[in-house]
Amino acid sequence: MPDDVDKPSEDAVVAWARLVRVSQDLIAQVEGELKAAGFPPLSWYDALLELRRAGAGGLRPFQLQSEMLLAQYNISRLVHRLTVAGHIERRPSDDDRRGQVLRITESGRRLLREMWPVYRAAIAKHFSQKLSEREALQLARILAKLRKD
Amino acid sequence: MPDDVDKPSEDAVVAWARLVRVSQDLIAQVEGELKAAGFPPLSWYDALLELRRAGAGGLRPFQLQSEMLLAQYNISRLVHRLTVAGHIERRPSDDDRRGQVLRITESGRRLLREMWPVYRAAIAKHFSQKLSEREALQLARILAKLRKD
DNA sequence: TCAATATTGATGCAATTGCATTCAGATGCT
DNA sequence: AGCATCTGAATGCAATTGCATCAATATTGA
Repeated sequence: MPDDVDKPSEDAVVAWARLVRVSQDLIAQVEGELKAAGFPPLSWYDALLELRRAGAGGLRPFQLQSEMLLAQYNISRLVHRLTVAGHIERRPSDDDRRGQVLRITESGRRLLREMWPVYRAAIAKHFSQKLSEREALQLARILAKLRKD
Repeated sequence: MPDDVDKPSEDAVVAWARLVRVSQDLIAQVEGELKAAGFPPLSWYDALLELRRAGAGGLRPFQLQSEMLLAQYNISRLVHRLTVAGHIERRPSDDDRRGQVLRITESGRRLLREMWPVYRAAIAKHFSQKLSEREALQLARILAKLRKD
């Protein structure tokens, strides 16, 4: 092992700095468009999307956590808010009495449908219109390599 | 103009979703390493770095804001914390009596020096070691295209 | 078996952030 | 000059997040 494994190249540091700045700014801009349209935060959309994907079986909170890569307490609170808002329902889990099973409600599905056109337009405006198709694919490929193992 | 300018391609949506998840997770991991080493958040590092770059002239808060792409009130509070911690000093601006000029102190410079080895190692571990040099360059180039105009 | 350990999920409290507003001073317009 | 408007910065209050911890159940292993 080389003795400078912990020293990223100059170029890598530039890429890192840019990733931090640009990604945070883009996310803030897209979130801003959703908020301006009267919608809840992206995290609500993400969670509901995962639950819609999960289908009838629903998801346990800890599964949602590993999908969304949020801290446990943030999932706990997000789930609480979504439940209060009526977008998901929680039932006790059959096979683990500590746990619950979360399922999206019709209200949650409706929210996804309503948010999507606004979200999609925001992604286009702030993200995809600035890239070629080829660049989008390159970016996706590189980000996949960066994903937590 | 095509009538679907607001509809990103499938691939673009995948790239977007990955950008949101991966960048937020990476940043959290790197921040976590800094915190674990007893250091303040990345925003402190970023601000101090900008101020060190700015040199003897210092920066006005609104300049720092446009560099860091943070909300005005967040800059105001970050500046306050950095001042209390002794890492920067604020002087009234000569040419605009509403404003201040911020300059990094020796304590701030020391913090940058101390944080860098830890920060650098975290960037290596979570970011640059997962990419080739070529990929880091590609990423930097693509992110530059996404930057706010 | 049953004690030690690990996992699931919630929560009190402190710190941070978002939002709206405020204040002071600069700038523009007539 | 005088008034309207804009810009730079701070802040009260509410919402969110982070941290530490807790309670309940599951799992492991001697």
